[in-house]
Amino acid sequence: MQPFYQLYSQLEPELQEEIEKNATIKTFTTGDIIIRTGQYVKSTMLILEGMVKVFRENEEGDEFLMYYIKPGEACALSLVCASKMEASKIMAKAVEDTTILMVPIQLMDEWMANYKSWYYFVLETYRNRFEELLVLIDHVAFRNMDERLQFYLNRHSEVNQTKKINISHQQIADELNSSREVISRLLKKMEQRGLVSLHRNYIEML
Amino acid sequence: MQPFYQLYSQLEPELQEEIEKNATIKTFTTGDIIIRTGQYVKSTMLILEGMVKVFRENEEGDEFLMYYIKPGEACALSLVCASKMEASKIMAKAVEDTTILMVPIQLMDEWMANYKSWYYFVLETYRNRFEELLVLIDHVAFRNMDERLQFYLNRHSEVNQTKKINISHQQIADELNSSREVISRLLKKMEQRGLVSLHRNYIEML
DNA sequence: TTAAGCTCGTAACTAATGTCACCGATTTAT
DNA sequence: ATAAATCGGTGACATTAGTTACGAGCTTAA
Repeated sequence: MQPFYQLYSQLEPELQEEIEKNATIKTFTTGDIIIRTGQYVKSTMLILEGMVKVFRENEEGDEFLMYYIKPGEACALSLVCASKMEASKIMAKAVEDTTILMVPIQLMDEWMANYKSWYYFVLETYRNRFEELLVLIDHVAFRNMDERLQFYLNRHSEVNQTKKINISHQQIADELNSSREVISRLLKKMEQRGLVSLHRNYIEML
Repeated sequence: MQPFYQLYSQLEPELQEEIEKNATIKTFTTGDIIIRTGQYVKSTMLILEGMVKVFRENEEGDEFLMYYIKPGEACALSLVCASKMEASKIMAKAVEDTTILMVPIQLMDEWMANYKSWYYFVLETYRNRFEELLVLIDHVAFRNMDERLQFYLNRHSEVNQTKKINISHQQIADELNSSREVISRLLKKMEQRGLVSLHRNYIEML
């Protein structure tokens, strides 16, 4: 695991000390739900290791994938929700064994005033998530399912640094809010066009 | 027009003075484009009067409505983009005659450090837009066009405080990224269910 | 080892949405 | 005044996506 000071090197040393002094470390194993929709957010979360997927849920419990959070990044929504002690509007799941620094929210305001690097970090986190949401909106607004599927696979491949995507058609369908049959059909077409090769429980990007 | 200090009463008086001293006022008439996609953002914008619609555009120039900005609110994206002198990722249009305070971005950092109310204002603006985007994503991800249309009409009605919506079917179709015929069809159904009454160039909510 | 439960393929059908063609009515520009 | 453009209604059809149904192979747990 990369050490904290290296992952968050943009934070000034005094702030890094502050964080290490006040934060607690939580670990999650693959599949664990880190925060549920509606749960109260009491901490800001900084990812140290692993990988987190962030979902938006509807009333029926369908899970729509929004974005990934990687080591060195913070959960933008934990930054907002935490500052107001609000209920989480999203659900976050560990997709690998994941280590997270939990920072009590009371410190956020203080740091914001005293550490310029914290303020920049928070703004930058917001900015990045905001832009990711814009791209996501583009896709659901302007694209058909075949393009969205390709985007999904590419992103998965990039984020996990591998051409081999270990995932079932069912799970893809859930995260794109489609159905298994539709995804299988589209994947088959992609295979015929030579874009992927399909196997049980994994897809290979070509 | 409500005076500045009343619209932005959450900002501390010293900051209000700073703003009034440094800002320039720009006026736009109905239909004017306030900022185009790709244009460089050099100022933060605070709405004083009127109404602004914010769109996301695709390569073909289709315009997808994201949200409204009302007096007393700031453009969240002008806050982010401006801080980095980046190209705008959205297009904003005046839907009424609109007056906007333009604040040079150099001052943002300074204010952020010196005025707690500014920092809260920026964070709050982000938070609100973020949540609006989440709701928007819910709609395009989980809802069919009929529900999205109803949401569109309700929001329009609320934002403009009127049951009479002056808009053509074509424009609704554009902003929902659908087609005129589909919208006409769905509106007809809504009329048959007694939800609206249709007229040339306006729709009445019942 | 046997049953249950995933996983994926596929065909047939339905539903939702988009497209094309055409119409008459109204408004706007010249 | 006349032509051009906008507006909306509508039927026919195409495309995309979702649903139902079923089968066959693999994995897991009792």
